[in-house]
This record gives sequence, C-alpha cells and structure tokens, in this order.
Amino acid sequence: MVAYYRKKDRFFIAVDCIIFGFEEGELKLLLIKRNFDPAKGKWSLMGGFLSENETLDLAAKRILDNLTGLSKIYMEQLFGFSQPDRDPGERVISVAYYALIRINEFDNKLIEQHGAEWISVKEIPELIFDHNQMVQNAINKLQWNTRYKPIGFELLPEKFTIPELQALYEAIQQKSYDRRNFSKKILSMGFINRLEEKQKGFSKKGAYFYKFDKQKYDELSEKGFDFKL
Amino acid sequence: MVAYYRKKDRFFIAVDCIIFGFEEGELKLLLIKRNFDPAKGKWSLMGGFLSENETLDLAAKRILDNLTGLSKIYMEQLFGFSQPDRDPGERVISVAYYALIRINEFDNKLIEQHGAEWISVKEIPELIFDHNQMVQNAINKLQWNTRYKPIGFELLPEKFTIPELQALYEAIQQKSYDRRNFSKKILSMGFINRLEEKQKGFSKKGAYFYKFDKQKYDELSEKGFDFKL
DNA sequence: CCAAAAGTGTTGACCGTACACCCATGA
DNA sequence: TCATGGGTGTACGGTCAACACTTTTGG
Repeated sequence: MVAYYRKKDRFFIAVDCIIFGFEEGELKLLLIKRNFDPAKGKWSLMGGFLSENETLDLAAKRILDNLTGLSKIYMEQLFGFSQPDRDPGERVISVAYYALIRINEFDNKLIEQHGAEWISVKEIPELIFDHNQMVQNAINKLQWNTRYKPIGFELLPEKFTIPELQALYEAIQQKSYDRRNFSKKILSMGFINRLEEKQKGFSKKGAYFYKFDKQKYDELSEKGFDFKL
Repeated sequence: MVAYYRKKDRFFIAVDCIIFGFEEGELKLLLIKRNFDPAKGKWSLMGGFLSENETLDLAAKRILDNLTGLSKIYMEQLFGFSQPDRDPGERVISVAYYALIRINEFDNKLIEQHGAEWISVKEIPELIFDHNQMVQNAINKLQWNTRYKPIGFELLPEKFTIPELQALYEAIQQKSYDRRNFSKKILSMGFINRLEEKQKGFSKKGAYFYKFDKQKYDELSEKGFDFKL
C-alpha cells in the first residue's frame, strides 16, 4: 500500500494565526516583531509548523496557547495559502486560522516575550510573506461571519453593554449604526439577557450590562440570523 | 536560513474535489469507483497529490481537467482536513475543493476511463476516508454561496429558462419556492437577460430563455445580494 | 377545447430606516 | 442646572409571502 505514496512530494505545513481583539473601540490584531530568522525584525503573524500526529486545529490551538496562555479560544480555519514562493526560505504551505480573543483576559508577559503587540486594523504595517493577504482575508471573513453568527461576543468580556456591542460591530463592519435601531434589532433577537447591574464611570447615566445567552441562541439559530442593518 | 526548517516534519498534501453537476432536476456529484489501491473498489471523491511548484488551486484544476477534460471550471477551496488517521495508508493532509460543472459540456469518455459516475446528492454512498464529511461540508457551502453569490449559474447551460433555474435552486436548497415569487425576485435583481428564443418541447407554452449577464452582476454585486426566499 | 405549464398582478404583514423625546447623573 | 450618554417609541417605505387570473399550445 505504501508504494502508492512513494513518489509523491512532501511539504512543510505552517499554521498562521490572525488574532483579533477589541480594545478602546478599536478592532486590533496581535502581531509579532520577529526576533528570529527568517525575516528577523519584521512584522508578521504568529505562526508555527504542523507536527506529526497533530491536526491543523490543534496546531493552531498550540500556537495560540504559546502566545497568549489561553486555551479556550474561538478559532476557525480560514484558508490554505500555497504560492510556491510565498516563503522565500523553503516551500511551505500555510493554513491560516483566525481567532477571537478577549484582550484583557490573558497573559501580557507571554506576549511581551514574543515581541507581540496589539495593532489597530486601521494601521496594519507591512507584514512578511503573504501575511497581509491573510489578514485581509480574515477581516472579510470576520465581517461576513458577524453578520450571520453571533461570534462577535467572543471579543467582549462576559458582561458588556449595548453601546459597547455596537462599537464592536461598528469597528468590525467599518460603518456606523443608528443607536436606537441597533439596540432594537439586537434585543429583538432575544439571545442577550439584561443584568441588574449597570456600568459605572463611563457615562453619567450608566448602561445596563448584558450577557450573551448561548442556550437561547442555540434554540433559535436553526432558522438563521441576519444582522443586516 | 534553511536551518530553521530542518527539524520540522513534512507531509503529503492531497487535493480532493467535490464536483457538482445538475441534470434532470437533480443536484449530482461526480464520484469514482476506485480502480486502484488503496481502497480499490470503493467509492471516493476524485483526488490527487500536490506537486512541487504547484499551487493548491492548480492541483485542483489539474485533477478536474484529468477527469472531465474541462479547464474553465468554477472552483473554490473548501477546507483543509488533517485528522492524523484520516488516510489509513499514510499521513496525508487533504485540502478539499468544490467545483461546479455543466454536465453536458464535457467528455464522457474520460469519465468512464476513471470509473466515474454522476450520483444524486440524495443517494450518496459510503465513501472512503473522510470524504462523506467533505461532501457534507461542500453541500453546506454551496447552499450558503448560492444565497449570496450567483454561482448557481455555473451549473446551467448558457441559455436557461426561469423554471430550470428555479429547479436548480430548489435542488440545492432542498426546499421549494413559489413560482411567481421566485421569478419576480430573480428578475428584479436584473442580471439575467431575456432572449427572443423560447424553449420548445418541454411545455406546451414554452418558456423564454435567459442568459446570465456577468457584467450587470459585477456592477451590482458590491452592495451585496441576498436570495432569501 | 381542455389540460399543463408559463407569464403577470395584488395584497397584507413584517422589517429596515429615519427620526424625536425622555431619563439619569456627574460635574 | 446642564451637558452627555442611555433607554424607548412612532411612522414611512420597501421587501417577502401568500394567493388568482390570464396566456399559450400540444394533444
């Protein structure tokens, strides 16, 4: 049986992670300034190589865990990039993943060790290889997905206010919504629950905190979801 | 520089193609009965291995061309499958592609040579490895895509009638639409043009032929497209 | 002349959109 | 007390969904 495979080529397989976070009203990416070759000193995505006995998903999880110390992260396979010259060092096929992170929940020391920084999607520098293309691809997918799945919540703390949620959606979709319509729409969907507690400090009146209700969402999610607004 | 890669593992990379066609009101898949090992005699998707100096897209094109003799095919990368034991013979990472074909436009001899057959998506047999999962994945993506992009037209001949188009959409989405609303909706989008010619033979009255107008579509496509009906 | 398939029109319900008013509170 | 941000309500227009009538023509 093995004979069948003998004359085929083998390849390095990399996994590169586009890591999104949300902070101060800005959608941000976690990028690293490489302190290793190749392309030392340049900006890039966090990545690594697939190992034997590891799925792509696990490789992505491992890479994310290394960098952030977080293990329960929303993560999705994006696309396989395969231009023969995409990595000038060697032929490497890269599978991009994108991940959504709650910025404040994790270990800043690890990030510093890796020379990583949160950078606004509005100010993305030139990245190595085809990483800029990967990022653009990820942003498109994120925009698309937030319209049809409630994954946006993965970027917010457990308790959030409606104005915060709106700011997140505006940062992702890069457009602004009417405050009243946004609130009406999101509430009518019925899968966020208002808490007693109000947010203090930011505004005078204070906004109610809400929690995402995954169970209610799952009940409703079969008929689909369109956040066109 | 090469030192960096030295201790990493290398992998076989396969490309498997989920090939859709539309015939006699049925959405069909092109499957092959393997006349080679491993898994000789079982049903599977058409696939092949990635070679040096070849992108994944090109590998998929090559495989499709081998099987169908067609080179201009709508094709899209689907997903990378990487379970370590997915192929019992060797560790193989597979990137699935799905393709849309006009069934009557191509070479039946090639298909027979490969032991391939068109099989309705309603009667998909057990396939090798994780190919059933790939197929399900492709069907989901096809359903999703036909709702937001006019790719359905890739499955019809150049000239088609509205009832044919409706039958296609019903086969893909696995539900039925109201004839009048379907026609109204599709016409209101404005990217199909009616021809003078009418279809003869099938119905007494005869239905007008239409052509897909890619240019008009491109003009409109920026604001998005939702075929929820 | 009738049956079968195709073309076109009408209506009510719902949803997206635009817009206005009131409330709570820290400064 | 007033400026700022937050919560809620209304009214219009367009689109989806349900439904009926007319047209064409092969048998």
